[in-house]
Amino acid sequence: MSLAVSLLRLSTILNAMVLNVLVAEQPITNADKTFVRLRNDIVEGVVPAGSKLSEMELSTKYAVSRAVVREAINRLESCHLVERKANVGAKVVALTEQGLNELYQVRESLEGMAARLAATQMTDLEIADLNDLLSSHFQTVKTGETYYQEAGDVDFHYRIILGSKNNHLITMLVDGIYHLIRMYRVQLGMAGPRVTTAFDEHKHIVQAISNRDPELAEMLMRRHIQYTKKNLAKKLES
Amino acid sequence: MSLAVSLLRLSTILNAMVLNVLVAEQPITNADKTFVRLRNDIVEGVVPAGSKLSEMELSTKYAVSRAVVREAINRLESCHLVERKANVGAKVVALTEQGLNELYQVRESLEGMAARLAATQMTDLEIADLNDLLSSHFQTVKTGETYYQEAGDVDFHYRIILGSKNNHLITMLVDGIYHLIRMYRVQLGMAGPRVTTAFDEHKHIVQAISNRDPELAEMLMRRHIQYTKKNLAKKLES
DNA sequence: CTCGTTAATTTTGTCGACAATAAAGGGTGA
DNA sequence: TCACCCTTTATTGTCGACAAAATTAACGAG
Repeated sequence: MSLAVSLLRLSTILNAMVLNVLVAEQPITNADKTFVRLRNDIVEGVVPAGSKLSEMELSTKYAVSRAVVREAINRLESCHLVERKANVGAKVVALTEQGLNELYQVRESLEGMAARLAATQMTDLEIADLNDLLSSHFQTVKTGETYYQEAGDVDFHYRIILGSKNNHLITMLVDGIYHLIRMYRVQLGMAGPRVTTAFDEHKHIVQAISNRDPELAEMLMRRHIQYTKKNLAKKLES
Repeated sequence: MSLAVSLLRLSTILNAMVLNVLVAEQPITNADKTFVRLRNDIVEGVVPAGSKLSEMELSTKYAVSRAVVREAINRLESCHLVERKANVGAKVVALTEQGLNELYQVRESLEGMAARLAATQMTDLEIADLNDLLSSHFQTVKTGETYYQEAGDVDFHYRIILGSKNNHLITMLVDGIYHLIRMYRVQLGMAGPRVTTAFDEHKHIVQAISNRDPELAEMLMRRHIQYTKKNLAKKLES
């Protein structure tokens, strides 16, 4: 038991380290902080979808100059979280059915590729660690704590994306579209019966990766994402 | 004959319009112009791969303020053409074998998807126009003018990408990685025997799209890109 | 002569002010 | 009342100057 616990702790620590290496290179500027804060506010819906972003307003709100707000907004545009028009301003993207469809078409393709690559590129150690993460999720699901499932799911997908070892792919997904995916999930209210079935899907994906079976891993990941999308599409209708 | 010529002209005009709609929404700021100029200089190798970008230097060179240069550099970072480190500066990316592999893995997946979607989403008119473009390329190839082949190839791929009708996909490819692809092509010196075989591959892809055969279109596009990559990889070794 | 430390210089990050553009409001004529 | 034009207002684009950080150079100790 103590071994299992220590493994889980190690897993958590490693995960935090991996995220830090990706997200936070040593020097953090004000623009970085503003970017992250504003991004969170948008994903969480504190700044409503479709609303206009006033540079002056934000600069007073976050107590920084307009220049850093502008840089933050520019980066948000790269994430597809806001849309800018010259001499007009920036608006938070709207959550539409078409947008969801297009986003998930791309996500399915990219994460399918990530799973395929991960099946050949991940080290045995990383795969073992992924199994540990799955076990820790099983504990959580069993005890009925669905609250952290969303974060856990993000963690799971992160591992596989990083496991692809393709820096372009990693950047596109992590810096590119993942926050938009989270935005749909958070604002459409993810919870409910899918968490347990999703766990089974995760398990099968990990098995395919453990067996070094790229084609199966890709197919299972694509289906997993298709299911997720259908689930989201339902919520978007209402 | 006059009909064929007029069709070709129409094709060229339409193509220019499509590009303008994508690239240039009416108001163009100085930041836009600087971004485009600097991007071209990087792609063409005027600013060498791997070199450092000095904000002050560029601001004097392009006769704009540092703020404008900074915005341009930020956008170039989104295109994966430069890499920035806080408090240090921006460097033009280096052209490496690993980078080429990773880039083309992503490109194969995304453009494969584009071809698949285009087979179902393009209108009959757009497909007819694509065939016209192919004919015009045939004329060019037959007369031995390989100079414009690179631009023609870019045109061809653009059409299919736009034909996917998936805005996320379009943005990722056109604004995202396509200039980096061009950078590899230009700086490794694309020309030579592959232009004619590439033409045949283009022809087969268009046939698959005309037959509304998504799976075949994707497979042919993926292979076409694989061939291109092998060709580039050879040049990179020398 | 080499290494480590400190001072000088260069470069990036941040700020507030001004200019240019677009949106909002008021007025006139039909 | 509606449409159009002009004026006013607010917002974004651009600039130069200052602050902070990193790089380079100078210096001295071993």
